[in-house]
Amino acid sequence: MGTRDQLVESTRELLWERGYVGTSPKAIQRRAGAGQGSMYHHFAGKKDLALAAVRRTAEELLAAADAQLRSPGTAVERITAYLRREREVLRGCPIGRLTQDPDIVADPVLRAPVDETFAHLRARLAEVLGEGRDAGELPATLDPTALAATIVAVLQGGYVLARAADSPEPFDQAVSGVLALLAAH
Amino acid sequence: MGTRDQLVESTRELLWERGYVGTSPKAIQRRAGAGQGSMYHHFAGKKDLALAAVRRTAEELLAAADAQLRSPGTAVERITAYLRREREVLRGCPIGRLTQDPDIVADPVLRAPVDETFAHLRARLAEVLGEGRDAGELPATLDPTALAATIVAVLQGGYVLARAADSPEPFDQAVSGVLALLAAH
DNA sequence: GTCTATACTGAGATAGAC
DNA sequence: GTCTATCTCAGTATAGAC
Repeated sequence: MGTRDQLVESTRELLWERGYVGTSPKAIQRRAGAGQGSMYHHFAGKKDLALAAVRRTAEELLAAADAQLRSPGTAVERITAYLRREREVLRGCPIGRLTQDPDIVADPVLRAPVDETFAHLRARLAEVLGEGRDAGELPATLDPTALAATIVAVLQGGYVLARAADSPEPFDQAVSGVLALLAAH
Repeated sequence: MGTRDQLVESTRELLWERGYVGTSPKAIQRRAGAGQGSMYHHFAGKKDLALAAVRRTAEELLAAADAQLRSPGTAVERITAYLRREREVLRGCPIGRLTQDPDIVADPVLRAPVDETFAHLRARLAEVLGEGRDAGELPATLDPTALAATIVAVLQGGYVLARAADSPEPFDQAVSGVLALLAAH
């Protein structure tokens, strides 16, 4: 892995752990084992580096979600698998956490990959829910778009509750709660 | 309002807007119209001031939620009113956003009020759900604890989605989705 | 490509005068 | 109680040597 990639990887980690405001160029360099000159040679500055890092993280997250939601099974099975998959709950969501970063949200360029990630995720979930409804597995009155937003929100809010409690428990409860409602249709 | 209160109010605003890491003593002083000496006279430092601010915000949030959830009406009515009440969605939750602050989560003293707020909120919601279940309004199989976590998560996650999209729409959809599931019991 | 030097501002706090 | 001075270190970047 080249120095450039080391810088991007270190930035990804730090953005996840400390957010944009809490991440300094110096800290990135330290973690990447690169010097000032090296960083400013490869990137225009902190923002430029963050953009590369966020894009990469967003890509990975979507690829994983897509694979999971497209695996075989009924709609409810696929959604259950997605919600219940192994997660490092206490670390939170590397993309969702960026929405609390004023400098990210205020900048259209930095916010764009975050926005697209959730838009894509909701669309994919709505697709699955629509399939379930059309197959008669879910009630015909169900609104796939709204419910897709609910499901993503349960995940994102679950992370918030888990971090507040310093325990994965409320995350698991939130997921159980929505799945119970879904199963009872 | 004394200088001390001005400092706490300014800190509350800044914590909401920029988080703990993104809020500096100097910025607080500027906003409060107070000098260095004044701030360090009333508070031991940034952390001490933040603690006072977070406690105050937590108190207010809980008082408002309690009042709403204890107002007259069926369980579903009260929960609907709570979820649908007027919110400044794009500003996010002043308590929930703190869970993304590494320095808050890492410090037991600073995290405590955040933890307690959500614990209290979930307990209150579970109470309401339990009443609805006992009254036959909601199915007997319903798990109040899990569903309470789900509802709080939908709110917190709704804020995340709204800020990502720079629009309240996904928040409203997430709320609609969970209410639809609840109404269909 | 990477290093060192330099610059300037702000973070966070202490000290002592008023 | 509040003000100003001062301190040390970090944030963010540019310049130019190697």
